[in-house]
Amino acid sequence: MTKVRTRFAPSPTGYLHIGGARTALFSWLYARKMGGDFILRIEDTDLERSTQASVDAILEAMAWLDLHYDEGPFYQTQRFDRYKEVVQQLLESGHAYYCYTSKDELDAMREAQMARKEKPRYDGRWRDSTETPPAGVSPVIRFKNPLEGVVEFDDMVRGKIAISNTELDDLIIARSDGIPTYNLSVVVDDIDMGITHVIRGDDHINNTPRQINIMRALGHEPPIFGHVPMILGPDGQRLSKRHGAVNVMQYRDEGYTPEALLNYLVRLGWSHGDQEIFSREEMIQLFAAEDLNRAPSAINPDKLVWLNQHYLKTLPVEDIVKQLQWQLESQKLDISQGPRLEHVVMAQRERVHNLAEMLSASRYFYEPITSYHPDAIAKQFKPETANYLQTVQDELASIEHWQDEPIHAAIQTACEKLGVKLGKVGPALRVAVTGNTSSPSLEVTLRLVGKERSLERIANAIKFIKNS
RNA sequence: GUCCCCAUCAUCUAGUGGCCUAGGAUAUCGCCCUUUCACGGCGAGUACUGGGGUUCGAAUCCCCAUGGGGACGCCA
Repeated sequence: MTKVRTRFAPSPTGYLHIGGARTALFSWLYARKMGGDFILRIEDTDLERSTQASVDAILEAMAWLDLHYDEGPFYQTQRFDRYKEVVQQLLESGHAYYCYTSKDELDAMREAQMARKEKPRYDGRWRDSTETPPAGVSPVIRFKNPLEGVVEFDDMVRGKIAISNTELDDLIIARSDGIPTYNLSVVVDDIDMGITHVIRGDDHINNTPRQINIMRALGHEPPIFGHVPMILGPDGQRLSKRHGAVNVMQYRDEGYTPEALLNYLVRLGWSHGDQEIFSREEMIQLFAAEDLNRAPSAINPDKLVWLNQHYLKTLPVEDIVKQLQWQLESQKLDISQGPRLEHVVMAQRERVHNLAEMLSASRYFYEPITSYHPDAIAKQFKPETANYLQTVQDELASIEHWQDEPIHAAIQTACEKLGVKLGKVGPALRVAVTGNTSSPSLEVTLRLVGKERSLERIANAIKFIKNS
């Protein structure tokens, strides 16, 4: 049995979007599962729209998701000689021909066909023409598609698909400037790179019979195709910028872990019974093309958030600390004057939705409090609060080992001395130390803020209350 | 318009002719836990697009309709 070889072949005309990432993931999973190779190929034959910035963005996203490729990235722009050679071969074998039809003529042709309610397509006027070519026109080269018969293929996810050759026209395989087009370069590359399984978006279904015809004209049998449905926006419409994050890297910026995004993506169009949580290893182990769905699926941001929380709660603390580095720089938070990040992660991992929030909700561990939350002042800072805080401060001040237990005990003792419930003192203490109404449990919060700073902040709060 | 593909809760999905008075997850709503915010636990509501067949029996098979998506480029 030949080794499985899959490929992901994005065109660098923009960042890697969420749909592309999922296609890449499925392709990668299949190769891993089958012990095969995964190849990255950059389809940059559109010189007008391809940019180096897009190539970099795609590579960065692949790296962030850690979808490792065994070969590549290959660039089609570096293989022009090879494509030209194949086009020449097709010309010589009578499978291709020069076409001198201008763009204006083509437009007119399409319009007329649409008016007649026909499927717009090239009419093959130069296919067998013996006419003298018009002077000064640089021709394109078209593939001589079979006139009759049916192209059949057995799709990995959809089963048998058959398209009649009469539906297909003679597509352009080389532009008038000699640069090959997508359908040609894909075929040549898939042959040369020994691709056995092409997993791609179902927007390519219509291209498949054309590519199969070209392959056969070249004397090769086509690979196995698997067309996965597209991803829709939350409203069921085609995914676009107005649907929020479509750029994979934006998810990193917003504080999602790659583990969560991958887990979310793998469950979009694929399932393994009722299982929701998949580690990378499990995905590889359990992935099967039969379990791929045929229907398009709408993206559901809430579920991604849930998964992200799950990974925040369960990933090793060191991993989260590592991922926090990017946020640290982005949020310009200096952590040199505060608790170790590990401790903050442990304190916050169960109460935030993402990495960005984990840091933004932790600033008071590192930075002075500049103001109290307005609602908090109204609700928690009453005249008698000053007295409560004073008692708490006295108890806290006498603590020798600034740890959870003693801190907790000190707060309890203060309450007893005051003869009030913790509910009277706790919230105010929290506001005093964090400036906010929510934080980890009091003892953890105070521990992380530190003894000296805690006492100082309580003193400031007492002053604030007395002056207001 | 023509061709191709698709169709189970709001969303992601399980389901491959009887186990389905349709299961799980997210979200929502209750209740419990609780010093805040969360976590967690328990529970509730919500779906087989419609119509014809096939069959003793259809969410599951076939046909039609409807709806959605895609393709129809000297883009990929």
